[in-house]
Amino acid sequence: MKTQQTAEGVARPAGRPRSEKADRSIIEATLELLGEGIGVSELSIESIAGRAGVGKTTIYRRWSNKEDLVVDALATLKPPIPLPQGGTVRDDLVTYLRVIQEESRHHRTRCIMNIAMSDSERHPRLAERFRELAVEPRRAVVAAVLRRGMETGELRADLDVDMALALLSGAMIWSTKWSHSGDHQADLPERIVDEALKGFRPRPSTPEP
Amino acid sequence: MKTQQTAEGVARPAGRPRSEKADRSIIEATLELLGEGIGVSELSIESIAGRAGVGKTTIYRRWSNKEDLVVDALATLKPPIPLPQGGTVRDDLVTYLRVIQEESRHHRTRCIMNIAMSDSERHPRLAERFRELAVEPRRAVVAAVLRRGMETGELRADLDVDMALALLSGAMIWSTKWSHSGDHQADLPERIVDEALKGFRPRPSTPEP
Amino acid sequence: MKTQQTAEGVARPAGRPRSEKADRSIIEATLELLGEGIGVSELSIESIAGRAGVGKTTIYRRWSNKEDLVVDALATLKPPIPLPQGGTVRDDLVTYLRVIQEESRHHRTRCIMNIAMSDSERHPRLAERFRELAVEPRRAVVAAVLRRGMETGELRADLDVDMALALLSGAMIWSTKWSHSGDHQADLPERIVDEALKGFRPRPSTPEP
Amino acid sequence: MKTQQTAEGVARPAGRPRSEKADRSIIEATLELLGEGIGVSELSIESIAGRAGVGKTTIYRRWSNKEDLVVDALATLKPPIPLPQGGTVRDDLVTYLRVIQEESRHHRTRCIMNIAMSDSERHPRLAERFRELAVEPRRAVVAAVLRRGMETGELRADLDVDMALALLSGAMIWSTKWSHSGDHQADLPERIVDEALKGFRPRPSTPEP
DNA sequence: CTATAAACGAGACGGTACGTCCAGTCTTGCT
DNA sequence: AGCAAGACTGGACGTACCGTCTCGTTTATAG
Repeated sequence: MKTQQTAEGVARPAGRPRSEKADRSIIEATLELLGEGIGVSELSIESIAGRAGVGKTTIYRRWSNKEDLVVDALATLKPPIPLPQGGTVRDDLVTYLRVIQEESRHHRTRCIMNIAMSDSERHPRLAERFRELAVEPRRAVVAAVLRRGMETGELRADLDVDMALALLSGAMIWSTKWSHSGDHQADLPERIVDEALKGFRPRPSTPEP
Repeated sequence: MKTQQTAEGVARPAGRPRSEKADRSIIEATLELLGEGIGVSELSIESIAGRAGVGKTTIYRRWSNKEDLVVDALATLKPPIPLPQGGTVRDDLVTYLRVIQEESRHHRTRCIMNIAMSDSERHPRLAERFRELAVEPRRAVVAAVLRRGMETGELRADLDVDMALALLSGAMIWSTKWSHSGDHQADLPERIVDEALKGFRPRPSTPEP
Repeated sequence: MKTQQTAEGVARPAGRPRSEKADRSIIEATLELLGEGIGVSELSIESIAGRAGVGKTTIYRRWSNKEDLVVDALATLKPPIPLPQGGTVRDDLVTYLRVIQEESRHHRTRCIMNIAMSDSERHPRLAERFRELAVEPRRAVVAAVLRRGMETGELRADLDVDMALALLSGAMIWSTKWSHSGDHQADLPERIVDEALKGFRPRPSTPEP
Repeated sequence: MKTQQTAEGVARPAGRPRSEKADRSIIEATLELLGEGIGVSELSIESIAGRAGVGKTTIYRRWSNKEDLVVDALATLKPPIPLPQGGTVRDDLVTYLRVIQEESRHHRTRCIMNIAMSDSERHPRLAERFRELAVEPRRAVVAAVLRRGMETGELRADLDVDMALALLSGAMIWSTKWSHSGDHQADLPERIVDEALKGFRPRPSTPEP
């Protein structure tokens, strides 16, 4: 007989149950090291075990490889700043971009960005997990904002929501990564949103509303 | 006496000159391995030396670390498709994005993208080098296209060139990386350019020119 | 109250009594593994527990260390061939040595010899136990044979019994271990006994009785 | 081309030659640890490497297993006291046994005895090496003494030399290991030799020569 | 008929050592 | 002086057991 029956009627495996404390300290150590700038490839199980005050076995018992561990560690990071919304579409978009910008400036969140941006071909599970955790929720929020704008007439009725999102987010990331000056540009979100809203083409001589 | 005098009168160091063959085979081996999906972190000097048929010392003599070697290896890869230009601004932009898209679909070029996208905090020299090699030349070319459009009136006269470039390139990369469907979307460049050209806001009832 | 009263009037501790079945299967598993050529140092508690179908705790509850367990396991092995006696002293001594020789040729008994011969400084309890179990009983038997010979005049009246025993047993073990040819020498016991009986010195020209 | 030619015309393998210093410090560390009472089974490569200030690889490069290393370590220990000889046969034999006795009382030499006595089935190479190093040389020396005695008439002309050696050496080791009192018996060598010389049988009433 | 109490199997715990692999350095004799 | 070869120290890998520690279950007597 390999399982036991608890009072609640929930079967559970024989033997000493796995320690939640160990779980937590392993995840925490992983995030700490990641946050200190250690990359996924440089991250060593041994250092995690040491930092967590845990035997290597305890890690290997739970995760068969480093990626799975990192994935689970990321999963514990909730989207830290859910988008506040309610203003004009422009304001909401600017706020959204500012959140991205801030995330890439603060410690732990930047490390996550780095992981996410890291070679997704070698760490496919990781990339997939990151999409679920970080990309999709935001996409949903911004898509809602954009659709609201389309209904109110603030935005074109035939706007391609996915494309708009790609333009905004992509421009933000690209600028942060590749703009001439590596230094912080406080008004970047506004500039991106305004440029995207206007489009590239000249408007016929019609005053903006 | 540490230098010798060649017939051409050019001073050069004493002793056996460095073998150009070794140089080439090291670079070639590096690119091969990178092209096989090995990442910068996983790339081992030992494997390069083995592949190149060269002693490890010979590599360390030339480059003090792996990054510098990868940088130089990348430098030998010329921008493979210089942007053909001359059509309408829209066509040129679509062509530009298509080049990016193609690069991320073919072997060797995709590996470079991956390197470029890789954690630029841990490999700062690499990122910098990539900017010089791949980003800046393209930025220059597209900037020229955009400025031409501004002169001809095809684009707004007050267009923010850097921002436009960020919007286009960023959207392309973002879509490739994070769009729902991982599969190829042939019309992505057109859709991005058109959406960016139009802007998000509705136009007053004015027929497009 | 911590003890219980059995019908036989023997006090015994409260709670579930220790399982004799577990006792037996642990000892049996230990002897099996030892008999398979596993040495004391290589013998792992985990493998014993596995073989015995028992938790490690059940072993550690009974024996605080591996040595104590091996000692108890050895204790269950009775001296397998008590010396048959009754012939001439020479015959009895030859028979005794033949028993030693046979023991070092058969499976389970050889493994015990090996254990006994193993580094007795690191396993002192084990060596002590082995003396009690295996050495002393035999010494007693052979001492009786020798004393009988001294009484009947077959042996010198001033023979040093301990020394004689050391000479005979020591020579047997030494020969088995270090003789030129590792192969079996069927007449070894006879040769040892005869040589020991005669002594090294030449006899004056007196015919043997 | 895998070898190089030295001035002396001796071919030698390409690459950096193995460090003799490392060789020596590994052997020395091994003997130190063994001398501290660590047994062959308990001896860990890691501790040897640490003590020797050497990487584990450097050990594994030279010896594929622990036994081979211990064998080579033992090989560096010369027979510490070559038998002095020249007195009567009895005196020489007593001296020989005293050397054995002393060796089992002093530090480094006792550890060698222990190794030699250790389970020779699990460490067969080790036992074989010990025979070559320690057993055979002594056998030769004592055999010479015995043969001298046979020529001078001090010993029986038909003495079985191997058997005599087994009786003497075996009795010494047996007594040291299994005699009642573990304590030192200073006159053990004399007692053994005298008992062996006399033989067990009573002599006819003939005065000793 | 319960309560108490210890032993039971299972297996997770923090560790140590294993033998392998590679990093980056050093040391040969040859070119 | 550069070169290929290969040994050097060092450190992480993933595995096997160590001896200890929970778990829920089982098996006894004591009340």
